[in-house]
Amino acid sequence: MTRTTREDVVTAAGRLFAADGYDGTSMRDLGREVGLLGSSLYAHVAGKQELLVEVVMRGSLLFEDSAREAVDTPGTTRDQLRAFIAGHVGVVLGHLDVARTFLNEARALDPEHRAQVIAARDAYEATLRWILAVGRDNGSFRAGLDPKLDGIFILSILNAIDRWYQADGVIEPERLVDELYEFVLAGLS
Amino acid sequence: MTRTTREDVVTAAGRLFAADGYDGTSMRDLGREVGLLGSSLYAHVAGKQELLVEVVMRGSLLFEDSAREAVDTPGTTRDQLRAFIAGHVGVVLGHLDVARTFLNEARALDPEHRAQVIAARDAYEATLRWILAVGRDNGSFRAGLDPKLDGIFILSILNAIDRWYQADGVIEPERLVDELYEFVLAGLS
DNA sequence: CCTACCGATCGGTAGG
DNA sequence: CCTACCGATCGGTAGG
Repeated sequence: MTRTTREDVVTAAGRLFAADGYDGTSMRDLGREVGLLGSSLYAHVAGKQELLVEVVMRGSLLFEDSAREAVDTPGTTRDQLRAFIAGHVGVVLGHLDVARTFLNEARALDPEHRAQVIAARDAYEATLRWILAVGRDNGSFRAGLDPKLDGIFILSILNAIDRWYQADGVIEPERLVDELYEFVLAGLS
Repeated sequence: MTRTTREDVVTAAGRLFAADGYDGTSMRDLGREVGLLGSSLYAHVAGKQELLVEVVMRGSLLFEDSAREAVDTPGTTRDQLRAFIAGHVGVVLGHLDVARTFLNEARALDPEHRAQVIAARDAYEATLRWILAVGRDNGSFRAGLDPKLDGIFILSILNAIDRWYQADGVIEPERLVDELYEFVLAGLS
C-alpha cells in the first residue's frame, strides 16, 4: 500500500458511480473504497461533482476517439460501420466503469458539463448518421434507409451492452462484434 | 381542487420517479406535486418505498399483459413478432412515467421486489425468445438466428424508446412500429 | 392533513 | 490525511 493518488480516487469514483450511481455514492463510501475518511478526499479533489465531471469526460473522449478512428478506417462504408461497432464494443468492454458512468450518470452533472456531454453524444451520433447516409448513397446499404432513425436503433443496441454483458465469458468480444455487425447490417440492407 | 386521493399520490410519484429518479425525489418534492406537505403523504401511503413498488409493479403488469397478447395473436410468427413490438411501443408511449420507472428505477427496490421485477423481465424476454425460436424453426426467420442474443438486441432497441421519443410529433407511433418491425425483421432474415 | 419534531446522513470546511 | 465539526436535507413519527 503506497500513498493514495488523485488517480486512485478518480478510478474508485468511476467504480462506485457505475455500480451505485452518483446519488447513491457518498464521499464517505468513496473514502472507504480508497482507505481514507470521506473528509480526507478533499486533499485530492475539490468536490464530488469534480469527480463525476472527470469520469464522464474520460468516457466522452474515449467514444470521440473511437468514432474518429472508425471514419478514418480505409475500405468500404461497411468496413467503417464495422469499425464503429467494434470501437464502441472496445470502449465499453475495456472501460466498463467509465462507459457506464458516461452513459447513465450524465444527468447528475451541472448544467454546463451536461450540455457538453449532450453535445459530445450528438457528435457521436452524427458520425454514425454520416456513415449511414454515405452508405445509403453509394449503395452499401438500402436506399430507403433513414439515417436518423436507424442510427437511433443501432445506438440503442450499442448503448445497452454494458447492462447485460458479463466479462466472465459466455460470449467473446470478437463474436459479439460479429453478431452485432451481422444483425445491424441486415437491418440496413 | 377536490381531495387528494391515494391514486393522485401514486401517479405523481411515477411522474417524479421517471423525471428525477427515486433517489432524486424527496417526499417533500412529492408533497409539493400534489399540494400537500411531505409529512402529510403518510396519511395515504406507508412510505416512499411503497410508492416505488406500486409504480414498478404497474409497469410490470402492463408489459406482462402485452407479451401475453402478442403470443395469443393469431396468424404467422411474424405477426406475433409485430404484435410484440406494437404492444411494447403501446405500453411505453401510453404509460411513459410508469414504463420509465419500471425500466430505470428497479435497482432502488428492496431485494424482494427487485427479485420479482427481474423475474418479470426474464419472463418477458423468454416470451420474445420463444417467438424467435419458433419462427426460426418454422422458417419465418433465418435458420442461424440466436434467440438469446437476437432477443437482447431487439429488447435493447425497445427499452431505449422512452429515452428519445418525444410525444409532440416528429414520428407517429404507427410509423415507429413499422420502422422497428422492418429493421428487426431484416436482422432476423 | 398540519405542526413540530426526531435521528441519520449528506457534502463540505477549519485547523492542524 | 485526521479530528471535530457545520448547516442542510432526508424519511419518517407523535399528536392533534
